[in-house]
Amino acid sequence: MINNQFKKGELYSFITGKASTAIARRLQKNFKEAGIEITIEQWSVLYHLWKEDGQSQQQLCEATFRDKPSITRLVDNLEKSKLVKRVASKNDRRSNLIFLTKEGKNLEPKTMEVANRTLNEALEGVTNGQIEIAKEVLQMVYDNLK
Amino acid sequence: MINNQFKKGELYSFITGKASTAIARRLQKNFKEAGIEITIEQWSVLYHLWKEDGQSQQQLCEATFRDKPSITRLVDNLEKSKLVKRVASKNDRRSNLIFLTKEGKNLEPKTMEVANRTLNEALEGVTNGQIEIAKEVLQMVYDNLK
DNA sequence: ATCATATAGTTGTTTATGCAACTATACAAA
DNA sequence: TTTGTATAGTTGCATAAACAACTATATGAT
Repeated sequence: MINNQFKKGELYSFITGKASTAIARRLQKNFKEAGIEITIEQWSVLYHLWKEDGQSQQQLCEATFRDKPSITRLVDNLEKSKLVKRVASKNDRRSNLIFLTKEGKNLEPKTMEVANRTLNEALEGVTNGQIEIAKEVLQMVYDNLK
Repeated sequence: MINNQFKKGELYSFITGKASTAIARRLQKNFKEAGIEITIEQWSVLYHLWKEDGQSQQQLCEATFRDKPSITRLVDNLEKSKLVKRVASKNDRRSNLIFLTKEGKNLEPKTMEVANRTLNEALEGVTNGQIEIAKEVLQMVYDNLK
């Protein structure tokens, strides 16, 4: 049992994820400055499609840790922006497969460069050892709760 | 300069804050199960008012790391729920001071108990040493970007 | 083959965020 | 006093999340 290790204020900060909010805002700002016209949430979908194109919405739910309505609407907006398109699956007619358009594919290198750069800004002055432990803790939290 | 310490997938997870999303969802679920009818975002405002009542909206912006429109609307909703009330400042007529109602004050013990319990669920199996380092890293990220 | 159940995705509603534009008040310099 | 500027807060708009209710298709048991 863990007790009282969080002083007031620290509990708040840990629960509300001020650090990840700060990263998201900076990433959005850096996208904008680089002329990349997507939201962070849309980026999170594209990120997984760049790794593997043609995933179903359900797969994208699991990959991005979002629910089905969220993915429906993110895909709606990505389709409006002509970055992806829905293709009905031939094996399972309930299922949509999401494919990147040419434009969606073209976005990858610039966007990933900005994401990597943003993370470097975020982690300025943090040692590799500290980062490893932070990653472990965040993974354990995620596994405890997901 | 920090390079390549994030393998694919880990970068995504770090940037998108899956751990803090998981904490927020669990906290919301625990509030609901305890019959506490507020959102996490409303909790984040109440949390700071419990520490110091009668703060201005501007102070709440800084405390909660939210912008002014967000606080305007969170206070709107907290007022609708009769948990706080706006009082025009006598010193500065531009400024609203936000005070807890009796009902808002009554909510504190139960709500903080749930928040602490949720954090314990999240950190099950994580050592105090790991937690200290994770807190340091998150604080450094926040300071680098805020 | 039929029926119950599970799975994939959509839609509606409420709450919240981010950004820009706006009003009102305060304050400081001329 | 007037004028310019900064600060506190609000409003409008687009995007997104959480939850419940819904449709359509698939699958497994009988």
